[in-house]
Parts: sequence; structure tokens; C-alpha cells
Amino acid sequence: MTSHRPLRADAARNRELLLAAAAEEFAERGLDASVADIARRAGVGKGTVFRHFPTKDDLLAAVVQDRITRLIEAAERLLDAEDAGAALLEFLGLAALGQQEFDQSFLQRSGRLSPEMTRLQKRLFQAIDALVERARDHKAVRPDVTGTDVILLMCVPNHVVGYVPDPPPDLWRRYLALIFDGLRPEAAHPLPHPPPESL
Amino acid sequence: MTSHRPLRADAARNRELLLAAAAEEFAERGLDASVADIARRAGVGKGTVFRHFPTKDDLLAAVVQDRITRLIEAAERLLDAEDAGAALLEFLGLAALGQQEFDQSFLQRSGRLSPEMTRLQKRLFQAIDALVERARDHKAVRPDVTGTDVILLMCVPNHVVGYVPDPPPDLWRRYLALIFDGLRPEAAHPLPHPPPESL
Amino acid sequence: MTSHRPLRADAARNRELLLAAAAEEFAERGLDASVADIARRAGVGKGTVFRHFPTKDDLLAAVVQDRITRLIEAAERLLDAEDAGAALLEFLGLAALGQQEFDQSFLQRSGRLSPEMTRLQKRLFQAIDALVERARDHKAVRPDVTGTDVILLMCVPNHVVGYVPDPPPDLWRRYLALIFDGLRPEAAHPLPHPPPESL
Amino acid sequence: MTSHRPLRADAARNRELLLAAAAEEFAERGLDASVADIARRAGVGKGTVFRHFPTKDDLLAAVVQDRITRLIEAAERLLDAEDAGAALLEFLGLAALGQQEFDQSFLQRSGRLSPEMTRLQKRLFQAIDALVERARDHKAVRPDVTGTDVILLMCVPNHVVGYVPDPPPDLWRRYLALIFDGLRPEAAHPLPHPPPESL
DNA sequence: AATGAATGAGGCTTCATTCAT
DNA sequence: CATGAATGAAGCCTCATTCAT
Repeated sequence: MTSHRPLRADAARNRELLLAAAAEEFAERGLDASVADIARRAGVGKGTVFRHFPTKDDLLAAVVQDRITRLIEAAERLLDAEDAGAALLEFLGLAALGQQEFDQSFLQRSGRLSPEMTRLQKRLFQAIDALVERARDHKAVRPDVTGTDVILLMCVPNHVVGYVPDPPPDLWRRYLALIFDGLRPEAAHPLPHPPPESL
Repeated sequence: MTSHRPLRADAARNRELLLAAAAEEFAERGLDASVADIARRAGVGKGTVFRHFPTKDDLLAAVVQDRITRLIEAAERLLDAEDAGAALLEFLGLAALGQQEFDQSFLQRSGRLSPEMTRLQKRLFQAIDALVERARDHKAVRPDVTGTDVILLMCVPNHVVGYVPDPPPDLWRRYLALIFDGLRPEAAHPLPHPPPESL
Repeated sequence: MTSHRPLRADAARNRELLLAAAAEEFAERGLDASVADIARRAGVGKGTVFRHFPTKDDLLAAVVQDRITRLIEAAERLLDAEDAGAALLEFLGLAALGQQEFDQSFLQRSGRLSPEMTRLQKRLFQAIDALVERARDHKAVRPDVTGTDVILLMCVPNHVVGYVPDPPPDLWRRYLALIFDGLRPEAAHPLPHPPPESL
Repeated sequence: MTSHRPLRADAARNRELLLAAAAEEFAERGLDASVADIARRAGVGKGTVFRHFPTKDDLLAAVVQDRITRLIEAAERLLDAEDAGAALLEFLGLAALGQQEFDQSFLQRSGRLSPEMTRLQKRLFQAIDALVERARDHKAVRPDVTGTDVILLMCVPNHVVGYVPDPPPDLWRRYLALIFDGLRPEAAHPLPHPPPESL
């Protein structure tokens, strides 16, 4: 997909350096991270950033695509797990871990996504839907919870940890556990509103 | 506190228009919302913003103070409610409702707050602590949940709704209910990480 | 001259307050002194400034006119003094004293002066020319020095004192003395350039 | 000092263009000269100014440092001249000539100077002190005149010429000569005030 | 007539993006 | 291809001036 001619070795390496640097910088500084800082962190010139990614937004999109691809792999792999509840929990853990502080803002901008990204997003959402359905079937998750709910709650652990001044690196596990307990059947009270149709 | 002489009628009106416009603009665009846009939305000139709020940060602070003050009132009033669990739930509902137009990100920046704001923040947090303690005493909330946990989760319902394209106005209730179910004793599983000490 | 209808008593008083405040503020802060500060110093509203002086430049012009008028009086009075050299020195002292720190910038803007100001300026210059001529006739001043030279050097004492951090209030007298010694015949060496024709 | 790697050819050229434009603009408009005007005069974009000088103050500092460095060289070189009086006069001439495009108002603000600038300023002042002392020893200058006096009077010739509408380019020589005659022993009258201690 | 609120042009600075080297 | 210099739009803020009260 979108397979342009293969990059020269050093160019490919720069691309990876940039993606890594951008991910870290966006994580630390938010979407206002400056291109200059990203370039510096990657050890390349500012111009090189724009050779690889015509736009700052494109760079962000590439970072997001990277993440989303890994999430798809994880989700699809976990569909074969034995314990459906544990599988869902693990997926959410991987999602939180992989995004340490990286705001899932790509969800927000469904509108402006590239076709490629839209495709990937859809595939991820389908995998999550399937994970949730299995967990629901196994009574690991309450029946009134949908895949969309889980998608929306997926980024909560990292988000709330962002409010803590110097957060311990595993603090997100606490909030993932709390959220997940809310998805279990045991404490389920009727939900006052139906789930949203689509994202 | 900070009660200067009463403003002229039109000035007072502009101040309110500005606070409202700023709250909306900050909610929609985040903290990067431009002063010019806020001024336009309020229907006043750029300079008028600075007559009322010498700095963009001051404007933000005023919006936040507005919100926080209402939250304090609600929390302290609900401390006298009969049903401690229902009181906590209602508080969280009021918080979500009031914040529909405003991301609670001010919690994040304890560092740069004015003394006045720090004072208000502390008072709000104490009231929430008390609400949670009462709810815990009444077994409406699991024993391993702290006030700080609730403070951190408080802004989740609105936050996740922000990811939904054209959200129904009451959708947040669904996610508040899910979160709250996670706080109940019934589904409690051991939490893998202690709560953060302070914010 | 420019005798509009006489001002009401309080208006006249405000005009004086403003002229005094403006003179001080311009002296301390330079031409960047803000109208708001002048108004505050005079104890009136900003709007009142503009009622009396349509423009900040007009206010400055009025201050200057005030000074220039007093200088004219002094110069014309001193034309009758016995000792022509002492008279010139005294005039320069009065000029420095009266302008304590007030930059003689009106000289600089001969172009944009009002007719009234041009008239006054011309009258002042004529009086100074006469003072210098008399001093020259009495051998108190070297023969190759003109009135224009003196006009140009008139503001030097205050100007250089402006470079001293916390100047003693009479420091300008030192530099006036040095300048004046340069005008005396005793040390006169040939001047390498003719005087400018006009200002 | 502060010798970074050599600039690219075009960048070096722009830096010089900017320094020249800034010197002219500051000379004409005073310290309020706008960065935009300086950029326009140099024929570069506004942003380029900030690439070379992060702050307007830094630009001013660079201009001043340029001037001051040349003055130091001149002063230290002239310390070896035979005729001490002629040396001082020549120094003042060079100062006036070099400053034709730049008001020496930086002397005024010892407070806000960078350490580097303070160092240079001190060195210049020491050299001038030495020049004056030698001239005094050779009876070329009256005994009651100090280096500080000369420093203060140094910028007078250009300053007064600034009041003349279309000044001939060498007019400053006339006023330097007049000032210098005031420093000679021949016309010395007792000075009514001691010199300032320091700048 | 006085006040001070409102206005908007203009100043300094940042930063995504373009382009000469 | 990579670099970093140049650009200019856009942001925050100040202040002379206008105008409703």
C-alpha cells in the first residue's frame, strides 16, 4: 500500500529517526511541539523533515499511522486468545503502554484523515469491536457495552495520568483497572444513554 | 475577594460576553485559541479583551475561576445530602454538565496558578475528598478509591465525548455511568497501583 | 494670539495641570511618555487630555510653547543687562534650568511646526542672536561664534547630564561652564567649518 | 570572542546589511525604530532579523558593540601618539565621524548592558581616561577636566548637528572645535561643580 | 464638560514552510 | 539529497484616539 519506490538506506534511516523523535516530542510537548525541535531531536536539519513529510500534519499522521498499525496487529493477534476478557484487558494495556502520554487525537479528526488512514482506522475499530464482542459473549464484559464505548475509553488511562505532576510510569494501570471494572457485569447499572452510532 | 468598584453597565456586559466567548473558544480550540478569535466571538475589539484581562493567561484564569467556584458551591452543598453515593454521582454530573464547554485542563497546571487560584483549587479538592470519603463510608464507593482518583476521572465523560463527531448533548451521561460503575464496590478487583499522592 | 473664548475656570485649571504633568512626564520618560500616564499624573481622565489637546503632538507643542515663551521673556529682558557676557551666560543657565532634562526637540522639527510656533521660534532666535551679538561686541565671546551656534549648544548641558545615572541637580552648571569657556576669545582656535545658515 | 562557526556567505552578507540598516534606522528614528523598518531597509524579511538577532535589544547591542570596538581600537592606538593633545582631538573626531550614523545613547544605559558589553564599555572608558590624562599632563587640556567629562562631551558634536535641517557633512567639526577649545587651559574659568564620579 | 471603555493600527516575536547553497 | 537561511502569516500586547455614558 502506498508503496513508493524504496527509499535509499540513509533516507529510510532518517525517516525512522524522525518518526521516533516526533513521537517523543509530541508526547512531551503536545501538538504544539515545533518542527525545529523535532528535527534537532532527530539530529537532522529542518529541511529534511519537510523532504520526508510535506507538512507537520503529515508527520503527525505518520506517527499516528505507526501507532495504529501496531494496535491493529495487537488486536488481531489477541482475537485468538483463550480468555476473551483477559485479551481485551491486555489490548487496552498495550494501547495505553504504546501511547504513553500520546493523546489519541487522531480519533478526533476522522474528518480530515487520508484515505489510507481511514482504512486503517476502520480496520482497527473492527478488530476492537470483535474483541469486545467476544468478551461480551464470555460474560467478561457487561452486555450493554459496545466496541465504540471501548474505543472511546481506550485513551482514558493515559489521559488522566497526564494531569498528575510527576506520574509514576505505571500509574495508568490503576486507571485502566478502574475503567475496566466499570465494564464488568458485576457492577452494571442501567446506562442512561445509548452508545453513539459511529465515530 | 477582588471586589473592585462595580463596572459600568456596558463594561460588565462585555466582561460576561468575553468570559462566555473565551470558555467556548478554549473548549473548541484548546488553549491555543487566539485572543482575536475570542474577541470576534464576543463581538468586541481585540483591545477590549486586554482592558478586561491584561493577559491571555488572565482571561483563562478568569474562566477557570468561574468554573471552579461553581464546582465548589456544588460540592459543598452536596456534602449535606442524605445519600452519599447519589451525592457524589450528582456532583460528577454537575461537573460534566458545567464543563461541557470547557476542558478541565487547568487541573494540570498546578505550577503556574495564582495564589487565589491555588486556594480555590485546594478548597475544591478538599470538598471532593470529603464527598468521596462519605460515599466510601456508606459503601457506595469501593474502599480503595481516593478523592484524587475521582478528581482525575471527573473530566473523563466530557473528554471522551469530545471524540464523537456530532455528539448527542447527553452522551456524557453514558460514560459517567460507566466510570461510576467502576467506582462501585460490586465489581472491584484489586488495583495494580497505589493512587498518586497529590496533584 | 490664538485667543479663543476664555476657558471656564475649572477647564483652565485642568489645562495647567496637564501642561505641568506632561512636562514632567516627557522629561522623565522621553517622548514615549504615554498619554495615560500624563492623564493620571494630572489627576484627570484620559478623555480630558484630548478635549484640551486634540493630539499628543499638540500637547507636546503646548509644553514646548510654554517653555519657549519663558525663554523669550528671559532673553529679551537680558538684552538690557549691563554685562553682555554675563547676560548670555545667565540666559543659557536659565535655558538649562528651565528645561531640566527636557530635550529641546522642538528645534529638530522646524518643519512640522504650527505657524504660531514658528513665529515664537523666530522671535526667540532673534533675541538670542542679539544677545550673542552684544556679547561679541563686548569681547565676551569670540568673534567667529554666531547666534545659531549658541542656539545649537544651548541644550548641551542638559543633554549630557542625561547620560549620568543619578545626576546631582546642578551638574549641568559644570558643562555649561565648559561650553561657555569654549565660546570665550581666550582659547579660540580657528574653526574648521562655517556656521550653518539657518535652522 | 563569541566566534561561532563562520556564517554562510549570504548569511554573513545579510548580517552586515542588517547591522548597517539598524545603525542608520536607530540614528534617524531613535531607539523606537521599528524592526520592520530595519528589515525593509536591509532588504530582508522581518523573520531574518530574528534569525540573526533573537531580540531587538540584541540587534541594538550588536550595533553598539560594533561601534564601541572600533572606538577602543582607535583610543588604544592613539595612546602611543606623540602629541597628546592632538591625539585626544583626533580620537574625538573619529568618535564623531563613526557616530555620524549612530547616537551614542548606549552610554546612558549602563544598567541593562550584557556582561560582554559592560566589559567593553569599561575598557573604552579606561582608554579615554588615559588619553585625557596624557593630554592633561602635556598641558593640552585644563587640569580640572576628567575623562568622564570627555566621555560625556564626546557625542555632543553629532548631537547638535542633528538639529540642523540639511547639515553639511563636516559641520560636526565646527562644534568639536568649539567644545575642544573649552577644554583647553587658555580660557579655563573655575568650574562650578565637581565632575560626576562614574557612569 | 469629564470620564474611562472601546477600538484597531502597529510593534515584537514565533514558527511552519520554501528555497538557495 | 541535506542543510539551514529566509520568509511572512499570525499571535500577543500597547497605546493614541474615538465615543457612549
